[in-house]
Amino acid sequence: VTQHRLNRQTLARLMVYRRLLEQLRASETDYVFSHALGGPLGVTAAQVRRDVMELGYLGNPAKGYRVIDLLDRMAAVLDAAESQAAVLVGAGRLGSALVSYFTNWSPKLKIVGVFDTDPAKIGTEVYGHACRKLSDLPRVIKRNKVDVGIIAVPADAAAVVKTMVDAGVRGVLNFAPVQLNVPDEVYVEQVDLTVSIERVAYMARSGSAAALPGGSDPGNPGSDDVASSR
Amino acid sequence: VTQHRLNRQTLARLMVYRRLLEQLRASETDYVFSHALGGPLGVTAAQVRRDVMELGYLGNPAKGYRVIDLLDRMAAVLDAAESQAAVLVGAGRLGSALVSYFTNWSPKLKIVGVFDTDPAKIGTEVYGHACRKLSDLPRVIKRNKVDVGIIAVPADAAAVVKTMVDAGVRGVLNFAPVQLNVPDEVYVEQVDLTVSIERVAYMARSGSAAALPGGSDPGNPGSDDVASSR
DNA sequence: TAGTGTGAAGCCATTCACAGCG
DNA sequence: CGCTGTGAATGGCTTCACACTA
Repeated sequence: VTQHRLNRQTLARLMVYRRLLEQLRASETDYVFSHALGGPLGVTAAQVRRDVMELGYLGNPAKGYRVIDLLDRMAAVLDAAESQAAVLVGAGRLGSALVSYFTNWSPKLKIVGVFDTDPAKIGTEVYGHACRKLSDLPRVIKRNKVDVGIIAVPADAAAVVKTMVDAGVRGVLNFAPVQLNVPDEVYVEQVDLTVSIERVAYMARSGSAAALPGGSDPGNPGSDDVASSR
Repeated sequence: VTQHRLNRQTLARLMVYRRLLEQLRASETDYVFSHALGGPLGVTAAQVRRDVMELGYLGNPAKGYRVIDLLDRMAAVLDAAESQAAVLVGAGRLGSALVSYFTNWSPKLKIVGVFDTDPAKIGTEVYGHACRKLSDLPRVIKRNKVDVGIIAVPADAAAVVKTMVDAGVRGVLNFAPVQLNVPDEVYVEQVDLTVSIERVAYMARSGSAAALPGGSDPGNPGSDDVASSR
């Protein structure tokens, strides 16, 4: 609806700001200055101002940003008008943990189906969701108008993404360490734990510096972050 | 040792190339061209050449890159001379899944300790590792010369990072959705599942484009990616 | 003739710096 | 006076382009 076309990293930072803003609201703080908002998150004040500007919200030079108004604006821009539905494929260790992690995480995103190919898992309960067989996937996606898919299967099974996309999924969170081949209009966010751990191991030897959320970069490369070391 | 000081995204891409190279080696392919290496991964040929150049490896205009030689060079630059040790704090659902994910993942990185504060968990087995109490953490880190720490606890418990760093950890993989405060020489790789899922949900509505691994950006913001949509 | 190696150009995200305002 | 809003400058990664080579 309100298509602001924010880029990956701005988006990630805004979400991080929001977490802090919610704490501020809970502690009844009315206003924040850009440096107070960015500092604890490892973001410069200039960056915060630029990001808020992208949001289309205006602060007050004397008082800073009004917490509740900024939160409202973020909700309007970042959140879906109605709740979105998601499906998760792969009820292994990681998949199950993700189901429990995302279930009830936010009322804005609901997992409506958990799938696996393993006959031993089908029919069992995974943190409140019945594990179903893969052949039900297209039907569940269409019936619930699912537009988010989570892939938590081994690399050699990541081809399920095609089934998802054909059935209508527009965004995929992929934990399988492979490049997914999807049409340009489908967004893929890769979370590659293999790369992450190897990178930490490498950096623990060589250098310093830090990073934040897990995203990617311009156009397609990888992911991006939000804050720094400090 | 061989400090090439590669940046986050180059590093991520190299690791992704390596996976493909290993498949090529398995299928007894001797040489690859830059476009054949990058194409399936959503990376341009120019980018591949640039990255390989950073590695200090030279290809052959007629045949491309020799698979085994490039893999050797990568091992020399990316891998630790000896195996590195890691500890994981937080034996909840996500933490346990990570233990099983990383155990035996690579001989180059071994989890030598799993910790939690929950008395009910202490003493139990977590995929082959005994869960210990937090007070043992410094001793285990020092004794095993651990330099990688994995944090899989709720945000309000992420302060354990200080204990890790004080005991000698130089790199941290943080799954807690908060900014860690660490000295500049300690590297933090943030994997923020909250941001990732929210970003997918947002993009599933708005745009397209894709991303790869999960890292951060220049200096400190967040994370970066490796490949694109396609 | 096709592919590598690489200086130079291009592109963006971040940072600077300063006008404007309360 | 300090902070916001923002055009302009910076800086770094990516892409272009082309000399070079087999």
